[in-house]
Amino acid sequence: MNVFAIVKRQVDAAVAALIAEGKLPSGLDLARVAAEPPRESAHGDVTTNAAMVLAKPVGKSPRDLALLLVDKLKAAPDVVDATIAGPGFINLRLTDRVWLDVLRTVLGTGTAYGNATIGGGERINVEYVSANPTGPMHVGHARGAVVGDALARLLAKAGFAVTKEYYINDAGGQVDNVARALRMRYLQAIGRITEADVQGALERKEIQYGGAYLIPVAEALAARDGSKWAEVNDDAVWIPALREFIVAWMMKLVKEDLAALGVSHNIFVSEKALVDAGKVDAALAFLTEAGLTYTGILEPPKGKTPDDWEPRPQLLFKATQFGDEVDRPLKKSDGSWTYFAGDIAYHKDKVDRGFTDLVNVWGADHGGYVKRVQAALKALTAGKGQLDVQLCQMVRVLNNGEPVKMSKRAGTFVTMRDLIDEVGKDVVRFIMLTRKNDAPLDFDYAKVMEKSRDNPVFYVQYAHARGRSVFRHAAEMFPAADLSDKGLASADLNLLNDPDELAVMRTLAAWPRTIEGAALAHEPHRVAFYLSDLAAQFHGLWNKGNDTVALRFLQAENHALSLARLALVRGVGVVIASGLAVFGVEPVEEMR
RNA sequence: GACCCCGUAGCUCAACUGGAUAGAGCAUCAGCCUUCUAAGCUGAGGGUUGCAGGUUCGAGUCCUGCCGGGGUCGCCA
Repeated sequence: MNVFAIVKRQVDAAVAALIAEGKLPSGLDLARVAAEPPRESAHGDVTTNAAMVLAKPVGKSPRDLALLLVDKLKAAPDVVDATIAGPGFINLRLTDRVWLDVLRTVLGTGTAYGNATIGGGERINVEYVSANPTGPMHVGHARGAVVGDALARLLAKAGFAVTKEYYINDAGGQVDNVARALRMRYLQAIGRITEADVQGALERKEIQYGGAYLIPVAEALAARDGSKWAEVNDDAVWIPALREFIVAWMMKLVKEDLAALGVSHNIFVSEKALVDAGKVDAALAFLTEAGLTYTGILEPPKGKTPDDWEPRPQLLFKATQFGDEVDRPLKKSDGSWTYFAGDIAYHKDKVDRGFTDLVNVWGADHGGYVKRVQAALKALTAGKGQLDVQLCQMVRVLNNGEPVKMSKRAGTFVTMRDLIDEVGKDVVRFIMLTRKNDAPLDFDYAKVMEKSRDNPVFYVQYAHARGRSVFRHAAEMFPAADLSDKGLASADLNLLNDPDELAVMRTLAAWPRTIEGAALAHEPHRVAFYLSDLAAQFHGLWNKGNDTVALRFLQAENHALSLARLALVRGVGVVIASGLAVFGVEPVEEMR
């Protein structure tokens, strides 16, 4: 039940009736007609822009058209009043019964309340994390993981058939580099070289990865294979072997870290598997057949020519035909594929698996890469495929305002594990969703654990816990009462006539459209703001009870009123739980 | 030099994809309070939405140009 969707249909019906009466021309486009909560609650319960949007196509002034519509809308079910305001808004007031019905619906549907059908069961692919298997995941990955996972849950709640996907970059030069670094640590593990040798190699940039996290990997390799790799000097032999070892190890760690964060993917796609299966060649052949590749020489970037720049002919993709700035290279000068070539094959693979609606969650440092992948997808799907890229900005980790730079484990950056160990997965998840992903985020260990109004995790969880507390008291006060959702739904809700109580129900009524809006915009953070609003309203009711005994939820001498208010308390709890479920956060029963 | 993101109250951020008088919290100021779970409550002040144009019934939101901050820029992924 979505009150605003129902009103929208009533508005559409009013327009249709006027058309049938010959007062309006037929064939009007109602797509831009909206039924929304007004910004000011004093303006009514629902507002529609119909008169303003349709004024021009029907050739009437907004006010004249509004007069016609108001006439019809006043007769619509549950409409108490319809008035014209401002430049042509039509404000509707609905009967209280509508809001009581909303509450009954919440109690009847539980946390499934808010589930929407706008997705229509359409398949959508959300790819996120996709961290290189070269080291432990850091805070940036944590943000991407949480944003992607919450977005996937949000889309599922909105009725999409979601596939959560992770792309393993296990084929490029970086995994070879980490294999080289592993060999150094391995030689150290079997006593051939010292720590100083490893550090020296790092300083001379002979290896790029040297973190202590490689030591246990090297020891495990030594335990399995003894000293055999010390004797093998043919790169073509030992690199693939060590690479395979480190990738398997790191992916195991990645999956463990993600599990600790409550994140799980449906499918992991290996870049190397795509390469080995010939899919890069096939994808590029596809583009070449379509006449979209050529060999050419790129201009150096203006204003910043690399020192070692020299013009070279390269195989290029005609990205400019699809909105990119320049054509993009597919082959390196040594003849091997670029990362982009592999990514084209990967996105073609997604398309071949039946996806046309794609979302990728990336770090903001990949922003310059968005257009070319979108261009490639258009080329691969004749324009049918849609790729939305959500870029996550930096996370600054702080403790009481002081930057936290060093990880306990990795030494150079704060790892995902550090975060989880410090504050717990639910706090990490919630806080990561309190900003839109393209805005930088401060993550302050002290602040996110603070028990205060300022801390949205605490504030929302506390509202839920307070609600549960009321129920524990209620069970003692009314031992014989049926406090189940079903029992509460049959309480006499007409007793809920306090304006603040009705205001809470209006907020509950806005939950389904919050889900729809957030899902369509791919913006899970909106749920966090909704939950904070709902929690604030609930705490407001609570505080009024502190001041005025008659406004407390539980009235020992008034069974019926207590049950009605318990229904409302429960309704708030259900919607908070429904929202936290989108975030993958557990609602708490009590706070101690 | 080019491209992408950001710029809203002293601070941290909203604003439901173009709607009405731009909203919260913190901080400040003025009162109140000791609890159905304590981690408080009520009210007040605070704005040329970086600047300048444009589009239209209507712009924080869309377009153009500046200013400021961040990111990226063939053979990394």
